[in-house]
Amino acid sequence: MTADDRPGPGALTPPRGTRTRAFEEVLARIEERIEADGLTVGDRLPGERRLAEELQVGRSSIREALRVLETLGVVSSQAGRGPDAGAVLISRPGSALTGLLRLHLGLATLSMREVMDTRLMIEQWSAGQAARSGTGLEGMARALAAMDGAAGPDEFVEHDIAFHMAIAEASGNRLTAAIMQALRDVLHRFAVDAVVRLGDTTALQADHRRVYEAVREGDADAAAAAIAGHLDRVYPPL
Amino acid sequence: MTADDRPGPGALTPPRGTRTRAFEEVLARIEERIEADGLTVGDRLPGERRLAEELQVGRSSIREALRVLETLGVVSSQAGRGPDAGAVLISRPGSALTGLLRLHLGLATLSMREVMDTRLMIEQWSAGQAARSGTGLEGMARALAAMDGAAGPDEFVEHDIAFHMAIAEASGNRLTAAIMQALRDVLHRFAVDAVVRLGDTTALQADHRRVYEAVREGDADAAAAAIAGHLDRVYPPL
DNA sequence: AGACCAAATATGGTCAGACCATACATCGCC
DNA sequence: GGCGATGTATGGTCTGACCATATTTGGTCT
Repeated sequence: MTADDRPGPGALTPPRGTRTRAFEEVLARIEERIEADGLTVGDRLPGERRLAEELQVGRSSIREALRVLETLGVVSSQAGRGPDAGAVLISRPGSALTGLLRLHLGLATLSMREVMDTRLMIEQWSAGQAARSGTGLEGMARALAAMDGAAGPDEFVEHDIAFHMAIAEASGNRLTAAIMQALRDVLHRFAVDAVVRLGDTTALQADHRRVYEAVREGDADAAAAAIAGHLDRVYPPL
Repeated sequence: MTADDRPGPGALTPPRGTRTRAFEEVLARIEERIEADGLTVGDRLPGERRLAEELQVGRSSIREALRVLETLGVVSSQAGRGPDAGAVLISRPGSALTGLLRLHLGLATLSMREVMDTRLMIEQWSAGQAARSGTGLEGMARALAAMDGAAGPDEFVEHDIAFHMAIAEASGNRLTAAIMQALRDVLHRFAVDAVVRLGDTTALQADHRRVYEAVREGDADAAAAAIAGHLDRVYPPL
């Protein structure tokens, strides 16, 4: 019993039973720094070599920590030199969520049904919020027009996403909007297939217009019902 | 801006500039392998040195990819030897979401209000699902009893979390349950402070029992209303 | 003076190799 | 057969080197 020199538990989210790794310590320190210095989107972190020296760890540990932050959509790294180079703080929670969903779907620890149900929940709620606040109508109308002029399924779906994202953003909640974006990203292929299968988009557009009108008239219940009907039409097997 | 929908190798975080880094290629290959071999939770990935040789990249690139997968809650690395060693596939989406929320709150790109509203949305929806299916009552009852016997605010909140998670899990949707868990993790300190501030937990327990009764009677609307009232009592400033 | 091109430089990206810490596997002694 | 010493495979970490890229700098030509 000579090896009793375990460093105490310090990290914010200590892994179960594992010793605190260097990159986790780095993560905690960077998080402290963000909090303490009040850093926000657009600010830069010191370079990797500089951080390694300051925190007394190898550069590889710094890089692993930055990779985590990049995965979580909080930093973006750019090589080169100048004001735009280095690790810049960003805010892109959506891409992180997209990866999360895709991987868990791949592992079969999440089903398409669950994804679709979540989408229905968020979209109904968002539409209700939009109906009450009366926001987002402009973006929805623009997307509606673009869908009318779409050349093919891919283009139609592109603007369809814009329509539904306009609803999500009209809720004024960046978290639900980010989750919605991830859900749509994951469902993208599904959406294209659905449009191709239906062949005709007039029914879809009628659904969209029903949603739009309900939001415009401030009728949250009607908006929720219209969305439920729409999703049921597009994804009947689920 | 959002039309950068280039599938490519299926990278998780699209590089801001151009080139795909080695670890992103590794990520894509591991993802392919999971899909192709039908790997699921519990299965192991090859060792880091082995993967490096197979994919013709340095070990550090392998490690960065594994760090990403670990961040997303799909692998867990363990040193040593034997069946439990190496990178094992897991499914822990909640912890990934917790980190995501905490960092974005730190960056002020997300507000407590948005977090609370999202929680209200999910919890109302989950309670509705639970009321319709009649599941989760046992876990809720157990948590209720435990809260009655709680010694202090910390212990009370611990079982309070169990109560609300029982609702979230009763929905049968692992995605909303995972999001709910992350939201609760982030709100933990808030919850303890609220209990301390209120001083008395009888009102909270009355709320909980109202929710429980509504779910037991299959009244989704009453359950949603009870939850709204409860959250409004606990977090009035939001 | 201005425009333009070449070298210097700072930054992330990558690799190879070495070493440590850990925990199971194996073998040999009792 | 039991049990401890040794072997070994695995992740964790550091160092140092080199590559790729983009800005900065400075010199040259017009």
